[in-house]
Amino acid sequence: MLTPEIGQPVTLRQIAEKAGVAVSTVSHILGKRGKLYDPKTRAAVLCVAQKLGYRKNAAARAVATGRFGCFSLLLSANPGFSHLPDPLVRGIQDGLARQRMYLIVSTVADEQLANETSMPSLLNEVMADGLLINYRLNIPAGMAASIRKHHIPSVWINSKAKQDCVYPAEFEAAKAGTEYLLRKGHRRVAYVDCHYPWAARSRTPHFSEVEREAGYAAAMREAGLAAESIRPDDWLRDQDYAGFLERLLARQKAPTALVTYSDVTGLPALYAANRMSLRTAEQFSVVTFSDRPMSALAGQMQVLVVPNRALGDAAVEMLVEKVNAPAKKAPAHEVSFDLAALRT
Amino acid sequence: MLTPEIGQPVTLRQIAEKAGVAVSTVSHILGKRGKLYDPKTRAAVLCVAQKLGYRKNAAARAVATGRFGCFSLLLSANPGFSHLPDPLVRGIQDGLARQRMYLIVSTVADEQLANETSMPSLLNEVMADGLLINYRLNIPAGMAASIRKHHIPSVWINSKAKQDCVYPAEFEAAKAGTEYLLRKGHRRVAYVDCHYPWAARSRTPHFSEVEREAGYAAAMREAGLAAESIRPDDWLRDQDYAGFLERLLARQKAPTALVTYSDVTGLPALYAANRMSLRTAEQFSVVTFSDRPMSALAGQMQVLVVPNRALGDAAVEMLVEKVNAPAKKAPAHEVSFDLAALRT
DNA sequence: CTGAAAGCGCTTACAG
DNA sequence: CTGAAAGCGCTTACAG
Repeated sequence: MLTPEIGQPVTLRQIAEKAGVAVSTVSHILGKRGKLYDPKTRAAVLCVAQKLGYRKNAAARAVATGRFGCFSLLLSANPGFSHLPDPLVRGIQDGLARQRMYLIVSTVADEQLANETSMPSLLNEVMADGLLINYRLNIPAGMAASIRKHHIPSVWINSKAKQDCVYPAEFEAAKAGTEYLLRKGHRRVAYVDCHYPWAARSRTPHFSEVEREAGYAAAMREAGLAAESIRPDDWLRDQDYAGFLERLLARQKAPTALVTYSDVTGLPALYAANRMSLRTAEQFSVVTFSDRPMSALAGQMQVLVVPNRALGDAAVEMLVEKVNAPAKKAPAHEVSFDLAALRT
Repeated sequence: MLTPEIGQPVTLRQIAEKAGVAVSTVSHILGKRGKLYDPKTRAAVLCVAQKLGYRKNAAARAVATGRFGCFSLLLSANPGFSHLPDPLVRGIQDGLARQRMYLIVSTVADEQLANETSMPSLLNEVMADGLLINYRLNIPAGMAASIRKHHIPSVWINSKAKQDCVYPAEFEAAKAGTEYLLRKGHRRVAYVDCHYPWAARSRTPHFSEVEREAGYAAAMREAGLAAESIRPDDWLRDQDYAGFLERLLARQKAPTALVTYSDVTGLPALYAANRMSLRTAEQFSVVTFSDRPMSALAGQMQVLVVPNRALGDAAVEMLVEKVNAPAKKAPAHEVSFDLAALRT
């Protein structure tokens, strides 16, 4: 008779022995074939399992079924290449919970991908049914190739392509944000990003950079106004953002409102304005993108909160489809921002 | 002869057949016993494995070895109960990478924990070698009991207890932050938290709330100054924070500097001050805790950045120890903030 | 209604 | 140096 060792997880076999039934019986009852059995047997088995504190071994199930019941989320080890906002994880969990699946989070050192021998374990091992890829920039070429080679079902988060990806409606949000400022009476509205200077424009920008700027420009054009994009000439240290923005607001015909790529520019802009005594929303307003709401500053700054939660949920949804029907490609899915706060 | 089916992962057996050796040989060579073999056999096997694009099945390994090579991170599904800052995940990955392990992230709906029948899969199933618990508040009683019952090796992140936990040196940081303000010449320094009003003081606060306030108070006491903690009387809507803080700064003998529990209070405080034309660091300064640096505002606001990355790394370190020696308890580990920016 | 048996893809003594 | 065999803890036809 097997007695459960302390600390050692209980197995089906131990339950079977204690309940005087076969392992397969226990498996059926603890699985989804419980109703085929005599209620008494069932109750007995359930009772023993409960008493012993049985927990199913997920790895053994995976080996037996060929399904891991799990997706993995791939990040760059370089935080500049992948953001992992809390709400994104929550959204992914939302989607996964519906499928009773779980999530592995994995970071990949970008050097690892250069030489194929030291691929990250995520791609070296099979441990998930599919891959959620959250790479903002510089997706290593070798990685994409490896994913294709292994036919790993994948969905790209925050990348824009024809298919197999999920991304926010950046253009739409930027346009709506700009229109909001115009509705409030602003005419000199500029687009600002302090993070990437003109000097960095040779690199391939993330699609959100392109679309936020384009959405702004489209709104300006439709209003018959001149669009102006502002960046520092060269890389700026963080602590110099505010000064740069003060100079911007002090110039002749300075903008009275800004659309900023992110709060990294938006917050110092608001700070600069207030220091310059531009204290009402008419004198100065900001619309900024951010991963988090900042309603405490809503008087002068409206935040376009990236819909990370919906993004994560949608990505899981898409990946589930792909795993179930590997053949067909999923068309790209655009997730809208919540623009309700702009309708005032 | 087994031919690899498209999309189906390659197995050891397929490699063995193709290379004309036994499965155990392949296993040895692809494992850590490669040097026992004839270099030729070895090369042949490696070559076939490479050509076929072999990836080891992590679940099968786990079943065979009894080790998952994996920790799981437990969050509350309620974002108010657990934060998941990006750097924390990175720190955990740092620690895990050294062990060549991976991470499962799991959220638990708090209702699930009420009735024990529907425990979260994380506790219902065995799928990791240990548990990193990242619960800020309201740790469900049933959960702790379940973890103890199953003898799951666990480390609590951001909880303060005698053992098995890792947390930031909140008191020390708050004290240093306050001393910084005093060194700058401020005398009327107050501690503010707009998030939890006096009306909410009946609940058990997180230890960071207690220690940040206490660290501030200790610095004031040592300087022979009166400490003052400020909260709204009742819950405040986000958009009312700035107004509340403006009233604070407009009063007689208003504080000239604030220590704030988080940037949720700190940012509107800075905003309020600037609107009131308190524009220099002498007129008004803030020291705030936050998950992220905001050096762009460093002129008037110093941020005490919670050392999440180090926290995650240390938690993994501790959990590894515990898994290797389940018997002995690990003494609590306090992680210091980086206070270099205050030494100016 | 129940259970014996084969199998999932690995690892690891052990024998040769 | 190599491999046959047993085993890890499950699931799932299949037979009774």
